[in-house]
Amino acid sequence: MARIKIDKNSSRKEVIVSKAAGLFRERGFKAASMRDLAESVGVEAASLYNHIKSKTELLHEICFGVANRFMHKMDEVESSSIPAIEKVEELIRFHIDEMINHYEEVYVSDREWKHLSDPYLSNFQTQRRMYRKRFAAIIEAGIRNKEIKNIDAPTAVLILLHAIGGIESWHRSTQKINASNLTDNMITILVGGLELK
Amino acid sequence: MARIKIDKNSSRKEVIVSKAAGLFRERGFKAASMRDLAESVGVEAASLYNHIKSKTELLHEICFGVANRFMHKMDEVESSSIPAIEKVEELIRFHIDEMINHYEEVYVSDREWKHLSDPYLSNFQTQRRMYRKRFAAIIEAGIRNKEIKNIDAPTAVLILLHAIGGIESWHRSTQKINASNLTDNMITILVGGLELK
DNA sequence: ATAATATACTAACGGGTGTTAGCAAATAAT
DNA sequence: ATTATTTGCTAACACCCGTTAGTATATTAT
Repeated sequence: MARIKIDKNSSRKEVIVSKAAGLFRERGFKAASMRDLAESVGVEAASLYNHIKSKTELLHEICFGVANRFMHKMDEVESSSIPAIEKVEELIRFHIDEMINHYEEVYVSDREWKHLSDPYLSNFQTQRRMYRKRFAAIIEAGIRNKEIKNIDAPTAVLILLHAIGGIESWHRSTQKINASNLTDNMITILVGGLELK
Repeated sequence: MARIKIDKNSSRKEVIVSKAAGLFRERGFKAASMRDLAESVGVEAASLYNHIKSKTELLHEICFGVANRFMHKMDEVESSSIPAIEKVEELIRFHIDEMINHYEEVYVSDREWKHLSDPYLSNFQTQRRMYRKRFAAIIEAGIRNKEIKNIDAPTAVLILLHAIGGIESWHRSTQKINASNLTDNMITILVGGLELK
């Protein structure tokens, strides 16, 4: 009888969520079936329901797990007393880091949150909107302090966040430059584009 | 008997493709059903098949329509004799313009091409890879001419293209700045990030 | 007016979906 | 060793999917 293998620090549910993230990333939430997931976990589809409530719950777990990490970082950065441009850089570095090290989850959270259902959906959207507002506020502070070019802050945020999403392509490319080189290049372009010199 | 309404310059098939783009953008290719599409066109699902071969064909039409426009523009820009940094700016402007004026199609082509099936899938991927290579080559030329910072060109391309994808968020936001302001801001940040001053 | 074509309809198909019920086996607790 | 709990299995459900066959009704061409 097949059994889901676990290591000491992760429950069976966590194993399933992790495998689900990989599958949702690869095929999209709708196209990835519970039977696919079961196979990738090494068990029959029905058995998954001993550990999870529904397919959607898997998406909740993934999306809010990611969202919480970003919110946490935002709290930390916001309350630190460094120049605005450095706050921006630290946030960008965190985004890049997350995208590199928790690729599947972050990607899914970014692209598949539409398939959440209420009340989770509106909850997620609100959190996302809040995050961007706070990010924009930092940029606006930087503009007032003449650290950052006089640009539309929400537009800047939107560019930054989506640009970082581009790491997806890096992940799949065959000739990758290494992660720290990638980070440096991104910082150069993005922070360089904002900075008022 | 319901009938698909057409204006002089668009066939019934084109009406369907256009509605499909809207639906695919909104819900994703897999989640949008032919019955949904039929309703949005104002007809029964089966009737669609008098005009199209399959659901996938709709995705072909959308993806390759977009891809061809970009390839065309690349041909034009490549063969013009202006500085590299200006070529980059022109391409960026074209991307922004396309994203603003053909939102649904471009968005779908960007995010849903995974659901194409071979031989279209590999065809599309190849075209995409080619496009990026040519874009990177322009940037590399700019680096050699000291117009552009010494950065990894493929990384720069990846950032640019994804950053422009961010216009998606602009489209959906309630408080939009106007399109030409948006373009100027994006150019400032992106071209400013590349330029060697 | 008649014939030919284009378009839409109803009904149904085979197949895939998420999920549940009921039972068996493995593990943990007593 | 016995009991309780966790985990997995088979079988099946109701539902939605893309698509086709066959037929009726508009539109266009003769």
